[in-house]
Amino acid sequence: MPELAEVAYYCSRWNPGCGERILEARLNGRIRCFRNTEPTRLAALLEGNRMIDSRTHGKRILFRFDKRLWLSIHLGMTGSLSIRASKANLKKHDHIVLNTSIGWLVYNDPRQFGVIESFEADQLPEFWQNLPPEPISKTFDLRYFRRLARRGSRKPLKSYLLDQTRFPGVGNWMADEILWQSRIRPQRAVDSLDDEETRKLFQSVKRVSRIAMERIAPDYSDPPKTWLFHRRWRTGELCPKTGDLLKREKIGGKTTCWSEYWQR
DNA sequence: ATGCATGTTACATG
DNA sequence: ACATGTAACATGCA
Repeated sequence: MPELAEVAYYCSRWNPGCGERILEARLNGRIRCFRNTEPTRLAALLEGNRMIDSRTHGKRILFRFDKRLWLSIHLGMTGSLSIRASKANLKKHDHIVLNTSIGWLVYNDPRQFGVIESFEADQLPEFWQNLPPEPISKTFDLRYFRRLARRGSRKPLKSYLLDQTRFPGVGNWMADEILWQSRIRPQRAVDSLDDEETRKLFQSVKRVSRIAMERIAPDYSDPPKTWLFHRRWRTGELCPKTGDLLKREKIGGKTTCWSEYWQR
């Protein structure tokens, strides 16, 4: 599920744990999520450590602990963060469970496509030191956007928008929303856009990211009712603008939804 | 039962 | 080497 704003939402769900000491850490080390980190060692490092800070960038989350420890989480397809009141509430796929005085911080992930990594250092882990601008940031302006587009790519815009080095945080539904709002078909290539289309695409990237953050990040509210978002999940739904049947097809391996007459 | 899922990447192909 | 496409990962749901 998690794209830009959902990731920010889940990150914030652990906020009450900020400043808390980890009394006990239970990590399910047999799952795929621990691809690059040794879970036994991480559990030992977490215990007695205090969470002091959290941040997100695109789809990544980073928690800082006070004794040379960083915990990095990518939620994959089905990862989520929450706090459970007691261990009686623990569920089957709760793979990380951190006991604190305010409750159990939980990472849950049924499909285990998420990635958990830890870093033992005083300074920021390398990935976080030189980040590309997020679409919501001020430095992500039209000039920057044009520069991204100039590195010509002939792959469909749908796939282009999912490139996390260019559009950190943009996922499948956001890409469809951005293209629908800019009235451009997902099959088009960056190369084929004229100046006006480039500007419209830029504006939609900014707008969809900003409004998603405003609506979803604080409490997981739905995006505006007028958005494609509410119509793109199953076949048979109609375009909110034209009333025509929406198209659904795989592009670049991802299910894509668009409105044939609305988008050119 | 079958097909599909909001993410990423290793591998295949041209 | 480069650019793009596909299969695979593990589980749950319609």
